[in-house]
Amino acid sequence: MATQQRRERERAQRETLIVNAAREMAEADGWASVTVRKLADRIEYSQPVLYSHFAGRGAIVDAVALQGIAELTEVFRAARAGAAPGGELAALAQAYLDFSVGSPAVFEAIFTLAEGLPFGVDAPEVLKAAFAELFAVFAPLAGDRDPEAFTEVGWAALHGLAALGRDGRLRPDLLEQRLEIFLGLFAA
Amino acid sequence: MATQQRRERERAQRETLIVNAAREMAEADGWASVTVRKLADRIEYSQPVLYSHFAGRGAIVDAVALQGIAELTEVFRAARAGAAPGGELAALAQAYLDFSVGSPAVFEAIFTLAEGLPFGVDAPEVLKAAFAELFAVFAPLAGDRDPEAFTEVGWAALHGLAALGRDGRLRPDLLEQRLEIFLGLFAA
DNA sequence: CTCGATTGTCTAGCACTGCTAGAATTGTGC
DNA sequence: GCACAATTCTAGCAGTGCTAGACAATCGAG
Repeated sequence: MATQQRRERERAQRETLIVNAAREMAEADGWASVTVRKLADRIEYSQPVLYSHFAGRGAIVDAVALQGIAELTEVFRAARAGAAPGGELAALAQAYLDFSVGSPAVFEAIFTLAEGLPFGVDAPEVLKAAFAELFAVFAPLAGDRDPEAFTEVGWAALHGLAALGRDGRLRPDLLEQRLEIFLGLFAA
Repeated sequence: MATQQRRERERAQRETLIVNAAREMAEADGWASVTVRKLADRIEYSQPVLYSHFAGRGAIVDAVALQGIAELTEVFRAARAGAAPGGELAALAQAYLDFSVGSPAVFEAIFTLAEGLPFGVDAPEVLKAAFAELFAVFAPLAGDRDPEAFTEVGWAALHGLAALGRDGRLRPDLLEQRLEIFLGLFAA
């Protein structure tokens, strides 16, 4: 009876243990070094245990991505809350770029590794929440343009700056000027 | 004497054969299915031959990326050349997006797989040429902003639209509105 | 034309990967 | 205490990137 509940609780606990371990390993040595064997060693269980929680390695990456999206949403919320009136976009942009360099492995999991995450109509709630945060910042600046499409363009620009900047494809010394130009384009 | 030259010619020929095969396989079934064994089978040589041309699998991906960048540059040039006065940016944007959906594997090789390509001061010539094409379109629109930084922001926005759109993270039905907004932001 | 030497290529294998069937162990309810 | 059920582990498969050493083909010298 009650043992059943304890079991499920322990299972859930172990699941987050796996996700956290995967994340830490990826952040430390890159996703390529996150192998099922090392992960199993790290949590001190054998490999099949991992497969009783996740369909495969990819599903673990997806779980890290999902957790990362939730975290990103919170980061957005905090940035928006802590910004001076009119400074929301700047705060959001800074938060996005900070996240991309502060947690590169999670960023990679979300935007280039995750494959099993549904993104269309039936996207997970946490994903819609993240977009809602972006929308809250961009929509007021849309003017007579479609607020949703405007948000997507803003997101794309921000994401491009983060993604290209992250792997050294943009001149580091122009970072501030890029940000200024970005703000000028979208906040005007 | 002359045989030496013939040898080198044949070697170069075989090298492009490898790169083309890798590209075709990636475009057909994704990069994950491009294994050294299958690649060797395809070109009808044994695996070690591949390693006499490239340092490893990653170097082959890089070669495809480099070839793709050269191609992308040509696409940019053609778009700019064929555009009506004032329509250069729209043509460039369309070309970029078309390339990302028309050759997704090459796009992936360039922007998420390539690891050995130097990007900073000593970037390969073909890479600088690609950026020069972008610069030629964006710089005239920079106004009093730094043309280089402005180009980078424009590129980032374009790249974000392509990258996020490519894996279904943007609403397909808003594609045209996004493009219009993008053009309005940068061409104004 | 013949014969070593050099160059090129291949066979076979290593260490590793994700993943899984079946044995062994643990804990549960009677 | 015991049969049963759930859980975990051992051992192994097929496939990966990569490489040492055997083999074959080509070349230059006599």
